[in-house]
Order: sequence, then structure tokens, then C-alpha cells
Amino acid sequence: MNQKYKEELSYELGELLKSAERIVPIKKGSYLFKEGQEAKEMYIILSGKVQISKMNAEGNELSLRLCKHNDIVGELTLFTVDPRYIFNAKIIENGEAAAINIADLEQAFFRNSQLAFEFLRWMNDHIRKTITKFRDLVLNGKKGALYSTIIRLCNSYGVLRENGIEISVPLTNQDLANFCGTARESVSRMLTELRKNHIISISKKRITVHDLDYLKKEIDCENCPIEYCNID
Amino acid sequence: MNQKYKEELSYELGELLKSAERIVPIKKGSYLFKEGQEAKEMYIILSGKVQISKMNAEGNELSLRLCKHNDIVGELTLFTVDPRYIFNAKIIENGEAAAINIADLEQAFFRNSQLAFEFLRWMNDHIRKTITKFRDLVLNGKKGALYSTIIRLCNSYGVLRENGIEISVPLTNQDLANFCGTARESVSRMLTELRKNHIISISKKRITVHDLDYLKKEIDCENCPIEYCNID
DNA sequence: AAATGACAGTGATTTCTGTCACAAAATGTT
DNA sequence: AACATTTTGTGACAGAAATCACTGTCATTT
Repeated sequence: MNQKYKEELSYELGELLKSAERIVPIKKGSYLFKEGQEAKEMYIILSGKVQISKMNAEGNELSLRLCKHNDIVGELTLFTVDPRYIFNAKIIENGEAAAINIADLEQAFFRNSQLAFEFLRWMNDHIRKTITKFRDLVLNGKKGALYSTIIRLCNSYGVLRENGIEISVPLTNQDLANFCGTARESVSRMLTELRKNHIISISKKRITVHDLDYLKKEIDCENCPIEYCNID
Repeated sequence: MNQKYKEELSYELGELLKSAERIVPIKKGSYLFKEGQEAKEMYIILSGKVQISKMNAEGNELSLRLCKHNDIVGELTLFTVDPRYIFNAKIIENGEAAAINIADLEQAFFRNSQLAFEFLRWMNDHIRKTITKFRDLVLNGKKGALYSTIIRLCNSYGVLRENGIEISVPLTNQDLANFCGTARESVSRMLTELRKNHIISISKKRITVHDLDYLKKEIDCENCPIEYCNID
């Protein structure tokens, strides 16, 4: 296992990486895994970006996560018989991922309770995030879905600029729509309105948020900690 | 720890119960815990029913789970600093719950990797369920939300009758609306239509589903295993 | 520089949902 | 049985959101 990455990682991720089988290069446009495929490996993103999504029968896509350096993907197949991926992991920025054999990992959990403990903590946080996102999408209408998605994107990929927070990932309206479970045109209209009110501006598919508080106020954001309110 | 319950439980739950501090009686109408309260205990329902929900600032309630015998509630506070419950656990049927001290449990995970492993498996399944539910509610409109809720209720609380599957829990339209993130009136209208088409019938607040396949077809149900497609 | 293809904006229209208001029905209580 | 309370059904309306149909824009390629 490459030393270059390990030293940047938290203890628990480092432990996980010790059981990593190999490093795989990930290439924009391809998939790390697809829904329905047999699941043999879990991945830790080392660099690049990966989008996790789920399709329904009509072909609508619901994007769930946008993952970067140190995020774990493909994790929901542990301890299941005939494990299969239930999501698509589309690579949207080149990089590398560490592949961890699932059977090996399950064994490692048995032997190393510290490792299991750390992973348990990670799972616990992960599900908390998921449910919070869930509520935002279901309870406050489509505007709530979009605003909360933008807030999360700021927390995960925001870079402070003199005029606000720039979301450093290029996103099309369709991408945003997939995160919100809404139509592209609806997103377009809402963004136009936000722009008109100088809440945001967009340049080269990157959103800069000038007034994050406005977005938060509109959806009655409880200002939950950044660890829970993000998109990864 | 009372022997009466232990022998009915799966191995992993039995292990958890060994660390149970005490048995608490739960009384309809009261709360096992409420959002924001300091979280010291996790619970395993021994008997009775508990509804897990989350409020937003406007007072809308989103119901997430309907839990029964052997379900674990209050689990999302493990390994957090200053743990606080993030949901309300409203008791809707009298019974008993085993209370497990969270600090003790965290210690137990350290000592007993088998226990941690089993809990990890439980978490894994739990989050899979949550995300599937998520997608159903977000992607297929309000009709999708209601139909999928009914299907889940059938899987968790359905009793086979000669004319279909009866959901053995009495539910008001408002209860269903809270599970779907929708308005009571919308639920009422959708149920009326289903009744008109002889898909369901309702008697004494209990729904009997005569044509489950119809509901499944309407929301492009993938017929995922019952372990994932339920409400608990 | 022209052509291509992907993306964005927008009006018009339809469909879906929520809200309000109120009456009817069901349920629980004394 | 009479009354109070909760729940349900429904019409009318308003607002939200999806869909359709284009046009315009932008970036890239040849």
C-alpha cells in the first residue's frame, strides 16, 4: 500500500487501507461499479470525484452522493449473501481509488474489533447524514431540495472567495436536478430567480453563493454540524 | 435479563440484550425519547409498537419507521460527542423495551468483536432500507410515496386473509400522510381512488390490500427482498 | 470560421398537490 | 343513548412542478 496516501488519512481509514488489495486508476466518464453487478470490492477514493446514484425503472436518476478524497464508496454490500452493488458510481473526475476486497474486509472486522468499531462509527455518521438529506428532500418541496443541495455542496466543495463561497465542482442543471429528484427546467427557473436576487451567481458551471444565510433561512436550516450536512 | 424474551431473539440481539440495563414499560401516547434530548440509552423493543419520526421547523412531521418486537431504536447516537436523540420515538402500542446504556455498549463493542460485527451487519441493512425508502419517496411523486408505504406496511405488518393482506396496525390518513411527506387530504383522495378500483379496502383504520401487484406495478417495484422493503 | 453538440432559458400548457372550508361519519365517553 | 371528539371525504381554488416546444448560448472540433 502506497505510503503517499496513508499518512494523510485518519486512523480508521488507514486501518482500512491496510487491507486494500490494489490501487485502481479511475477515469472520468467510466463507472467504478454499476447497479446490479456482483460486489467484490469496496473503495476508498484517493483522488478524483465519484458520483453515487440510483436509477428507477423509468430511467430517472437520483444522485445521492458526490464523493472525493477519503470517502468510502460501495460499502452497502457488506455481510449480505450474493452481494451486489445497489448504486452506480460514475467517475466525474480522474483519480485513483483503493480497492478493498469485501470478503477480506469482513474477515478483518472479525479479527480486529478496533477496525470494526471505527467502521461502525463511520456507518453511524453516514446514516445520520442520509436521513437528514432525506428529510430535506421530502419535507420542504422542490425549493427545499435544491437549496439544501446547494448548502451541502458548499459544505463539501465550497472554496471561500472575496464575494462568497464557490462550489468548486462544475455542475449542469441536470446534475442538480438529479440530486433533487426534480426536473431540469424547474432547477433552471429556481436558479434564475436566485441569480436575479443576487443570492448566487454562476460562471462556467460553477455556482458561487453570495448569501448562504438566505438559503438556510428559507429552508429553516437548523445549522447542523458540517460533518452531517454535506453531500459526500 | 428476563429469559422470556432472550430465547426468541436472534443471536446478535441476544448478545446486545446481555448488556441491557433494565426493562422499561412503554405506554401508548408517551414517548420513549424525544428529539434533542440527551441520549444515554438505546432500546430494543420487546413488545408493543414505536413510531420514529422527525419534525421540521414548521411543525411538519415525517415518520420514518414503525417498529415492533426485536427492532432497535435510538441507535443513531453511538460514538458521537454529546449524544442527543435526533428523532422522536412515539409509543403507539403498549409493551416493554430493553434499555441499553450507550456508553456501556460502546465498551462492549471494543471487547467483543463478534458483537460489533453483528451490529455492523444490522447497520448495513438498516441504511440500505433507508436509502431505498428515500428513493421511493423522492422519485415517484406522492402516489409513489403512498403506494410504497403501503407495500412496506404489508411486508412488516401484513396478515394473510382470504381476500388479501391486512395491515394489522390501525392507521389514520394523517399517519400515512406523515410517512409520505404529504397532505392528509391527498392521502384521503388517493385511498378513495384505490378503494373505488377494488385495490384496497379499509375497515376500522386497518387497510386490506386485495391487489398488491397493482401497487407494485404502478411504482415499478423491483420486488426487492422483504428484508429491505419494510417499514421497521 | 463554420459546424456541431451539449446545455440553458423560457413561455405555454397540463397535471399534480396543498390548502381551506365544511359536512358527514366514525369513535370514544359519560 | 346522548354528546363530544376525532377522523374522513370532498369541492373549490391556488400554487407548485412537470412537460412540451423552441430558441439562444457556449464550448469544442474540424
